[in-house]
Amino acid sequence: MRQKEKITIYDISKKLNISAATVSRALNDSNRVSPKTKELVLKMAKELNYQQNTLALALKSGRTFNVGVIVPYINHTFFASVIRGIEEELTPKGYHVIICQSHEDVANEARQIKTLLNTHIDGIFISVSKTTEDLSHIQEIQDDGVPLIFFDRKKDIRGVSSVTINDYEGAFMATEHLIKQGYRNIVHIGGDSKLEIYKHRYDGYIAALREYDIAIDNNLILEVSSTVEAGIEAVKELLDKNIEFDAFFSASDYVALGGLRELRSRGIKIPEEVGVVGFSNEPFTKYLECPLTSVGQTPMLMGQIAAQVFLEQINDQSKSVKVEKKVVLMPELYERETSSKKGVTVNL
Amino acid sequence: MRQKEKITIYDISKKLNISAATVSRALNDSNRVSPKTKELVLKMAKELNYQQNTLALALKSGRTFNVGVIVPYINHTFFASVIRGIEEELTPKGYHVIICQSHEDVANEARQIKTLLNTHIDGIFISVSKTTEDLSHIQEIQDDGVPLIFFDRKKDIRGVSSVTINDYEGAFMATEHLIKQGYRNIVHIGGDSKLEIYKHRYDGYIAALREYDIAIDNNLILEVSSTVEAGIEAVKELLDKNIEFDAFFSASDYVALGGLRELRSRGIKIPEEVGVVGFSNEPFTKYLECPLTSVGQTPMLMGQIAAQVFLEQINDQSKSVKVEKKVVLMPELYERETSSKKGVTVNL
DNA sequence: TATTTTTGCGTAATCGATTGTATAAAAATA
DNA sequence: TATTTTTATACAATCGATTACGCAAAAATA
Repeated sequence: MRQKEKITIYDISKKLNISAATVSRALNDSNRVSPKTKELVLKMAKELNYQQNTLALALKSGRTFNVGVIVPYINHTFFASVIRGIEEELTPKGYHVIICQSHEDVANEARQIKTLLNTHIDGIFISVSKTTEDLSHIQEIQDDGVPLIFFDRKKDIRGVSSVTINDYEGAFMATEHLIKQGYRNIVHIGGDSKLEIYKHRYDGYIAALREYDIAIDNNLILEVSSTVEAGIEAVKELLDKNIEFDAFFSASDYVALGGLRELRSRGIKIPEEVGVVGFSNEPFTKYLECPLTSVGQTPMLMGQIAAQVFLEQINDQSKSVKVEKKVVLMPELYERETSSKKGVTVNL
Repeated sequence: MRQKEKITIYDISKKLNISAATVSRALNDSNRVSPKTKELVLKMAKELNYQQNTLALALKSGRTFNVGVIVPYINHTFFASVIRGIEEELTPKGYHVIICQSHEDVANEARQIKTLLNTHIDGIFISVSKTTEDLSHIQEIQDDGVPLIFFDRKKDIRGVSSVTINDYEGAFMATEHLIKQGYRNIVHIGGDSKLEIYKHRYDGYIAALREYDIAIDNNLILEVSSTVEAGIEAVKELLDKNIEFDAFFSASDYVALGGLRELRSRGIKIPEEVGVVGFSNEPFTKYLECPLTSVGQTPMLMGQIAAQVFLEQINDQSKSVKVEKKVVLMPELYERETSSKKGVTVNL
């Protein structure tokens, strides 16, 4: 029950003894209204504190100036930063960002999409959940003709744009860095290879080993979910099985954190005995007692570019041209203490 | 440009040769429609895959089934969890949650509120920013007659409900715990006392010292912003000024983390030489090499209760009864290693 | 001055769903 | 059978803004 009843264009039109159509035209700065009338309307609008009713506008125009962003978790700094990037780009253009979480569950993801479509958003940005295999809910976005943009975690769908980082290069850099530091038995703790990103990180790791003629040992390759607990378990398993290794490259900072914890609890020295590199450059990496080397993904930039691609798409859409844009960003390696073998100089 | 043009009640009415009004009534299960017609309509609606246009409904009814949540940062686990709590309670009732960030900036906060009100949400949940002193933007929510609920960080406004935790008790528990562990020169690193929560935490700290007859030393009381960097600076200052202390209770986990870092970099042993307790129980606290004792705030529960209060308010509103509900939750102390003075048994 | 063009504004339809009122048909009652 | 009541449905207004179309007055042109 709104108390201050809202002012409409009819209120303005009555006050000025003109039609609502003219008021609407005046407010939209149409050239079919005399400057004098325009001025009167604008003045009255200000006086009555007129606010355009976005619902009525949306109903008429079909545009809500709302966009939806779906991420697995909002409290992962990576995703939070991408969202910030999108916001920064879109807010000045009058858009509002509706943030949704899938909690890595495809059913949630589908539900969120349904609600978003039902709310008539103007576009959807999505980083798919790990459990997303069936794509019918994503197909629905397409069917509805709603602009869709993947970021970071994408699926290959014809005609859909995406902004990702070069995970292959990131992993290659990380692994190469460990090699150059003198580590040789390098473990890779990857994520669910059903997700492209983890597949690419795995590929980058393999490529780096090949490049430096290091044999690939399947005992050193693990696939776990991206949690601290999984990291603890993974390293526990390696140690319990007496598998020899002197470094690990994890596809997740959280897993790396778990791994570090387990190593430390067994008294294993980092980076002297085991070197560690993570992925994502979460803020906590630099605040650890022994700061974690990690691959950074420029998430803000990813968000900004995703937003730009969306805006282009909106325009092209009205021209009924279909563009599919695939932007791939370069990651950066942040070298910290977990990988700097002290006193060791390596020439390759 | 939606491709699959949307089915409306008019499409259904045409197909069945009945009026749109009847279709609407049938879909809303009105008893003014014969069971036979109802069945026909429902069948046809399913067949055509009819989806109610929420915009039209919202325009007519004035209800959007959207609520807004404004937090300083979405990537603080505390706020992310509150949001999750709100979602869990409201999603089953058909509501959609629009998440906004103020980034601790009152200007952003005001802008977000403006957009939310303009989007005709059904209610606003807010945890105010640190820089919020002037309340005119919040007053606007009131003026518009939109249900408003504060959580965690509230302002005292007549007629506005809130869900908070007992920060006083939390701080008291934390300080008492340090005292019982045998620490005596306990520093308090608080946050901006313009925010109630930090004021209350300060009060709790003072009360605990009084309770145990420990003199209050203003040199041991600092006020800083809630960042890791500020924590580093604060402890640096204490040490550089040669101020003697054997523990600190921080009103923020991030500040505590910074403090820990600085202590460690100077070779000061934790918890033997200095004990530390933080506030918020952020997940990283338990993954530190030396896990951080912290006060937990049951954020999920806070969100759920806030949502319940909102739902009650919606109902009461239609009965035009004004209720102001102030819910205060009890915090819990999570004792970890940064405060367990080993080998010391204290009897008080 | 007569005709054409331009300008400014009003009328009414539209977006999709809801709902008060009217009305015809069916059922119940006298 | 005549009258009243009930039931099922249609009509039309409404929410607030936009816009195609039309018309009159003013301006430009012949």
